[in-house]
Amino acid sequence: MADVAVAAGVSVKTVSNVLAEHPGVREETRARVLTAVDALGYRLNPAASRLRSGRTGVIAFALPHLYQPYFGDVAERVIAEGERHGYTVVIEPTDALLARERAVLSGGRAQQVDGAILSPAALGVIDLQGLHVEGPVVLLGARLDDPPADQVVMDDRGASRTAVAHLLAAGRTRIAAVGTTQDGGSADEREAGYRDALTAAGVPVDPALLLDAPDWDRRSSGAAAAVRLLDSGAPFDAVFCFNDAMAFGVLRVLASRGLRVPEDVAVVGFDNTEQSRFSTPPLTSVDPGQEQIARTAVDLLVRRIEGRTGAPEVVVADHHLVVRESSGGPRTPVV
Amino acid sequence: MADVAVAAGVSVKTVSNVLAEHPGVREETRARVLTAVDALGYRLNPAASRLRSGRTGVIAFALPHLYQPYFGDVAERVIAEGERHGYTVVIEPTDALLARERAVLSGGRAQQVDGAILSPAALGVIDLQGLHVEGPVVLLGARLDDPPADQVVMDDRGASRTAVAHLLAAGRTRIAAVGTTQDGGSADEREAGYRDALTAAGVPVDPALLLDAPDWDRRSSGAAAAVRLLDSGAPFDAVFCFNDAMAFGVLRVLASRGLRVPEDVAVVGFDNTEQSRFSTPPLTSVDPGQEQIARTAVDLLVRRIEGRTGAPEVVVADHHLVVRESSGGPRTPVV
DNA sequence: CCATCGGTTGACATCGTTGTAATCAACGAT
DNA sequence: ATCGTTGATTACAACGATGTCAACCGATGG
Repeated sequence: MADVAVAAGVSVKTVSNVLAEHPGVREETRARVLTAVDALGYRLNPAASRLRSGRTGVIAFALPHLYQPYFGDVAERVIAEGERHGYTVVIEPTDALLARERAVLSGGRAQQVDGAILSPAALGVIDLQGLHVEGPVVLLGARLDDPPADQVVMDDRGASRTAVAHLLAAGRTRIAAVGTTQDGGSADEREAGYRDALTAAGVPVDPALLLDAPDWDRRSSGAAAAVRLLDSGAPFDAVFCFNDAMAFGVLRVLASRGLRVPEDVAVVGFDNTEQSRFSTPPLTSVDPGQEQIARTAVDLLVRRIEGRTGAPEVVVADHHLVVRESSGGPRTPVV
Repeated sequence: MADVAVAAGVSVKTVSNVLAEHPGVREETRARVLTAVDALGYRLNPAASRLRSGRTGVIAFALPHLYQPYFGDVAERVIAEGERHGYTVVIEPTDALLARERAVLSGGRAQQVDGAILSPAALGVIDLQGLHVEGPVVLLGARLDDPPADQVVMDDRGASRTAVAHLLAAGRTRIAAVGTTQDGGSADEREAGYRDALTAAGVPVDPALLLDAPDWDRRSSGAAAAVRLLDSGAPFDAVFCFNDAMAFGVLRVLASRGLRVPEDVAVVGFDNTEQSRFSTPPLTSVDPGQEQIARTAVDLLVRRIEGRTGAPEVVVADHHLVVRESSGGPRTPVV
């Protein structure tokens, strides 16, 4: 930096001011400095900046697993969004372990990062409610009554309602729900949305059509649920799955039992992962607005890091239903 | 650190030596220092370490896209492996853009990272051959004759041979290959392995069964290839796809045309991604040894960073075939 | 013509750690 | 008793940037 300063005929501090985009540098001086920077091919040493300023320029994104396409997708968007704001994103797979998720909230990475985005898996709604959070944090996922930090949430209930209403509108009345769990969070909300839609249409809720699946990550959960449903003998003409992974498991079992989708059974998923476009048949799915979630989460976090104070903000992401063949959508061309 | 030094009755340098695990500290002194560290809850300031030592403790892993399950999987393993070695891993999605891949090799992140692992997508074999590489780098992917850096490669040809031999052993003789491209790399190698196996079995290679697909990332590539194959009228009883994504596209088209898998057509993929276990039917696939690739790549890189010199090392990962229902493997229980 | 003021620029100290080289104690050999 | 060695510890400076605050500039107003 000293070399640049000499080349530009100014002090190092002025060079620093130009590079940090501090106000109060005359346009002509700024230009002179930038020319010198270019000429010398000079680049800021981030380690020194960090030491002196105390800012790391790094944010952590903690998520259960990177190999799940939903999270891979969100992670990629978060990385891009972080870069736009001048931050490096470090992905931290928690493996859905309680201790790792706790570590994120209690500032385990203290001097390593300026803030963190957490997509909790092990930590339930009850754990999070009113928990103490260290440093700037944004939570993704289910809505909390008394959020300990900024949040970006999906409208689980509304989205679920939309999905089920779509099936009802298509004339289905025996609609199974796959993935119920009493988690006080997304599962409950999605179930509530399911009930809302049925009730609004005057269709009774049949407990035989509510299929538990505590582990949403595995297609086999969906497959197992479908097997239970078929074996129970309860008639059904549609299945609403609380995520795509389980929906793929359901599709597979239906196919193996010789049931046609959507003729015999309509299927709807939740997440609109990239694969849903390419399953057999293509899966109708709720798009929970991942792009918006990533963008908003980074935005909230960066603003918090850069000094925003006050009560936690909660942003509800927009959702919409993507109708494909599995629920009677148009046959999409194969290619 | 000064506080710790006082508490332990030593100099700051000794504290530093203990924490850096430098040799030449008496056991008793070391214990005293560690006790003081614990008591004060002291943690090294990484920014200062970096500034002084010039090491960032960060490695970059550049890959085309994180939302592709194959890469998500590898990335997760690389992150874990990096942590084991005391390094933070930063994922850098290149979006398969030439410029970004070049930037990795030319040390664009110079002061930001100690080294990088690159999984090239845009850079072809010809580009990489003998290219100048800045700083410690490990390349993943296709084997190069004159590698500019350490490499971890798959045995594309051998793995491909194994897959096709498996189909031949199952009595299939009209085996289509999906994904051929003249890329001078993986595609060519896999095609060569396909030819090897056929030739060894005395089965002629029919050009009508070689299906081009330049873009491996999209299932639609596989779907399009399947459509061309079916429309060509050429008889076939098996399809070997050069990756899983294309295999899923093929499965979908076969299903939509009423062909049964594996009864009418056996299908084999390549990558053994998590989804292959759950497709309809479950997909036989070549496992290219992702775990080993991640482990070896980090290992090579870390050793290079920590001073190893000499000619580039090349490690060939082990592969094995995972036989599932799509090629006549046992019907796996659905759950 | 001089004091003052807002806007720019600069000198200096400092962030927390580690590399270098010097110091020191202990010990066996001369 | 002295000296060279070895091993452990320490004093000191330096890594490269930025925050603080003082110095400076030209222009304005009295």
